[in-house]
Amino acid sequence: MKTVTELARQFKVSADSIRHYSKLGLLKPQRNAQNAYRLYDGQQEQRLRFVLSAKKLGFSLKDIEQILATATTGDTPCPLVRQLIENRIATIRAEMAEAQKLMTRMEAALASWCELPDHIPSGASICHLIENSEQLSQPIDSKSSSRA
Amino acid sequence: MKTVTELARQFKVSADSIRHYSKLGLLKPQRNAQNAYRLYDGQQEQRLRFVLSAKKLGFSLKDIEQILATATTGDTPCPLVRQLIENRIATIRAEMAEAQKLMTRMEAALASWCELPDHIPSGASICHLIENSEQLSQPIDSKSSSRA
DNA sequence: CTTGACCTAGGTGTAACACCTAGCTTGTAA
DNA sequence: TTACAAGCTAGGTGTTACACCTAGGTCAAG
Repeated sequence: MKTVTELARQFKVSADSIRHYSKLGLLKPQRNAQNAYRLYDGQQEQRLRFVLSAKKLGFSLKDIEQILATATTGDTPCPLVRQLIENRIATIRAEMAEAQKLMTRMEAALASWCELPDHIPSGASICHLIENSEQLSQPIDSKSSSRA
Repeated sequence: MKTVTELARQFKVSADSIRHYSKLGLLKPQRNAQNAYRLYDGQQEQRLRFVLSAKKLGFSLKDIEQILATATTGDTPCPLVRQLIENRIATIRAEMAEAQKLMTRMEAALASWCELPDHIPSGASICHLIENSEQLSQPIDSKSSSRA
């Protein structure tokens, strides 16, 4: 029966993460009756191992919660897992494409800026570097953001 | 002098975004003395144009705030802008590399799962698909997350 | 008996909004 | 005139996965 910090060290994650997972119900530690410390047995250790593997595969904690819930029903979570990961793959693919376009815009802007002088902001312009960046990619498409 | 919704329509963003930028101080609308409605003049329109261009280049609202602050000092924001975008480029590059590795893991997992049968969870296993995924990439590296 | 390392619950902050509440205002059509 | 839609306000909540902090209790070692 390990305490929070022991488990955290073993799996190289923060103690806060362990507590966080426990709060979300991904882990269900027993409690020391004397001092209310969380105590994790072998089964909980296995659950944590599972949670971390799943995270590494790109599942969100909410996904993992679902998978765990299905598994404790006794049903096989495998179809759900396949479905979830296909969705994640699609999402990430789209995000990466967006990020790629963003990178292109950023690099084009930076490259074009090498040649340009700095300006003091005028009433008409705040930063001409940024303001003139629109013209780098002709079609002004509405949607485009990104950022972790 | 345009109201929130008018400006929002013109720039194809949500009215909430306009209010959000205004709350953060990126826009400084005047107020209708009668009803306290926010009112945006041509200069504010230009500021919004600037904000959206900068966002499109990958700047965060905090970055933009800095740039705007520098510009109103009268100093040229250009060096700051170059610096910020170089940082962003480095960050995004790293994030994309991470995302790429994640994709690889996900696709390897999904591919290997095509051949595997579903299992009912046992005491020893929650979802063998996920639990066995560790072996797909031999070196178990600690850090790796992602997600928008 | 005092450190220092650990534990608890609960609150805040992060990014950039979206959405909702509750209530007031404005313009227009009936 | 009035009713209704569309707009406005401030302020609160929810999103993700924690990190960090507060204030205080616990425990083993010296």
